Amino acid sequence: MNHNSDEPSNEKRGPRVESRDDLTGQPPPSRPEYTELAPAKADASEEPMFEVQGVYIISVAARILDMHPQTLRKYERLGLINPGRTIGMLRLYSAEDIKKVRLIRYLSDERGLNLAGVEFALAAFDNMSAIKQRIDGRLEGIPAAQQVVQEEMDLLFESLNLPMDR
Amino acid sequence: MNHNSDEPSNEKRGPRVESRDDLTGQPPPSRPEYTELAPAKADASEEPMFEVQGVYIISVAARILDMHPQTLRKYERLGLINPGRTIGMLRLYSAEDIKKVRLIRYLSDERGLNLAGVEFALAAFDNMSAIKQRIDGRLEGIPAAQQVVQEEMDLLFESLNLPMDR
DNA sequence: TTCAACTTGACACGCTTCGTATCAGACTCT
DNA sequence: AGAGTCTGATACGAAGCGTGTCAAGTTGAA
Repeated sequence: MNHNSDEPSNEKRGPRVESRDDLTGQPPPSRPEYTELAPAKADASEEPMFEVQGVYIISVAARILDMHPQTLRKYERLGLINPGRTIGMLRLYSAEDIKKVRLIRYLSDERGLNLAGVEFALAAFDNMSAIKQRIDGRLEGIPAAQQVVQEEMDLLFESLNLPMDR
Repeated sequence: MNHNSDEPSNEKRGPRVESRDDLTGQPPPSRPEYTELAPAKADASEEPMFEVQGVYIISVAARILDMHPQTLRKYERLGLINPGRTIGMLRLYSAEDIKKVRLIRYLSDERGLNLAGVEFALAAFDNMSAIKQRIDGRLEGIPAAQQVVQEEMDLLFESLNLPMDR
């Protein structure tokens, strides 16, 4: 009694594909860039242009994270994550995506934030990172000042108590 | 049928008292410093040492904010606000406290954060303010760098989209 | 070409959180 | 004297969250 099983059941090495990490925040509607299936097992007739780390379809990602696939879909619908897609629109989770989901889960489970709070926290974190970069760039000729900002911004990140490892 | 009315019912100018704004984050347990009652209506026999802006007891603060007194008590119990006290332990809400509650309400009602998220956001905001000050201090002799940091940090605050007016 | 696994969209369930409300018993302060 | 506040407890409806399920269609490895 579960003919369309969402549940992960058998191992399946995810097809490696698609660049990711543009962070333009555009919504789901179709972003096919480049796709190729048949990953590590095949006779590797052509080398990938870029080293592609792990990329997983949703069932594998869910099992790696020990989370329900529907939860991952909900996170994406809310704009919290933005996994890549095959040309056929299958979700592809990179190592970066996996890390981000773990951060979301930490904020939610350990810190008790709801998803609106997670959204706020992620945005704040991204903005802090961006501003830090901008300042560093504008302070190009003043290494002493760069040093100060570097140190203090690191302090700021630490003050958030986020697990950046994982 | 409401003999211990929490509900605000009659006007009462709050007694002016107590410094506030230490921000040491110490929990409620007794912090009696100086108290004096009978505020504006009396014949003002002695001048206050410092100009004291509005300070309100909980029923008045609740009416100003159009919120339930129990909600304000809950915010305090969770460490979100830290109103002053009379020697008799009555809560005293300063204009700063009122503003902070309005910020909490905005994050909660408009942005949808739960109180754990509000706590995170307030802490992040405070840390950002503190770091900004620290950087400015350490960049004392380099006004050009101070300028850059000032601008970029302001950008960072703006990116949070918090209503700093009110 | 087969068929398990995926897609979107919808609905519902227990559980938890939040704001509010109420009660009791003690204390504060006009 | 007495209205108002204090702490602490309990309870309620509404909403959010993770999960689960269904339907109908699509994808992609073998």
